[in-house]
Amino acid sequence: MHTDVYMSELKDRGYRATGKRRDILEYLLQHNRYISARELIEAMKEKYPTMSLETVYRNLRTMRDEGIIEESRFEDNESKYRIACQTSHHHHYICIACGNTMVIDHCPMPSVGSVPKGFVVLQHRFEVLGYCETCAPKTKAEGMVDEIAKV
Amino acid sequence: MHTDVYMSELKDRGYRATGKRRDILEYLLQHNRYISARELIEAMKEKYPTMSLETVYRNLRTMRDEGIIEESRFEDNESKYRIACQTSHHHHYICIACGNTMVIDHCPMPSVGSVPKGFVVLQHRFEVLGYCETCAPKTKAEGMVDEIAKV
DNA sequence: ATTAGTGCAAAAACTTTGCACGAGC
DNA sequence: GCTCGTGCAAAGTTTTTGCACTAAT
Repeated sequence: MHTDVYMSELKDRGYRATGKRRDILEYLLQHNRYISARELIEAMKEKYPTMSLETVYRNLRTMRDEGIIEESRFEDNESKYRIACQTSHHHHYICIACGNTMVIDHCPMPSVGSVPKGFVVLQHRFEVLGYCETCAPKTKAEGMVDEIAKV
Repeated sequence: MHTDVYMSELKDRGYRATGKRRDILEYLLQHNRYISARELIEAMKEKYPTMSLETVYRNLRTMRDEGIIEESRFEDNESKYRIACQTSHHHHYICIACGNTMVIDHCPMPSVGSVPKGFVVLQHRFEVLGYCETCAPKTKAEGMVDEIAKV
């Protein structure tokens, strides 16, 4: 549904509408959170048993470069991706356990005051990290207090 | 000078005051920016020609876990580190070319409003990314307009 | 038919780990 | 002397790349 809009946008830019690309996109659209390449290939294997991780990476890179998805990194050494929000500009609460995101309807940029002389602003990042309602109890149950302190 | 304070703090916590650890710390203290393990080993090689990258990583991890330095990632796939600011809480303008940082004396947290139900806030990240006064002209000169757009 | 996309294998890049030796306490 | 720190070698992880084949246009 929504996926089609993105796919035709990609087609307009010279990319082809492959099933795998479409399904990666759809998976990202259906899950409102940051997702790793590893999770994606796992999900794709059901439908495409021989699909390779390289294809996932290549498609993620393409879509990131086209501004369709966003890449970020949290506690681990792996990148995670989510659909770039097309709605009005906002930021996210992010669960570092499951990648789940919730909207922060506040942007700090208007309040930062004057930019340093000569500094060219390209981008900004405002993320509030923690555990979501589902993951918070689990971490306590498993005695991950040290983990929490560390992050 | 300042380095000694950190080193004795480390000693208090059971770590040893090795020259290499001290010099990594001093390098970070002298450079007000995000620095990679690669840059650090390069810098250290002058004084310690046989020093290994593993030592750099191990010391960075130790000091990060002790809260002395902060780790972050930007455009590349490598972690960069800087001294954790001990002064009053603030955020940074960060040059994605050289890692240079400048203080943003504004924290968005008081303005975010109510946290989603059950969400446990552990940390927040507010970074304004771009090119500093020194790097901005270079990027233009080299026709890196596409790069700019991409980041 | 042309060219982008894919799987496979391999490599690259970054980071961590096991082990034995050396240095700090 | 005991233990932590270090270098070396090796391995682990994540991500990228070359190449030949397949599939979308």
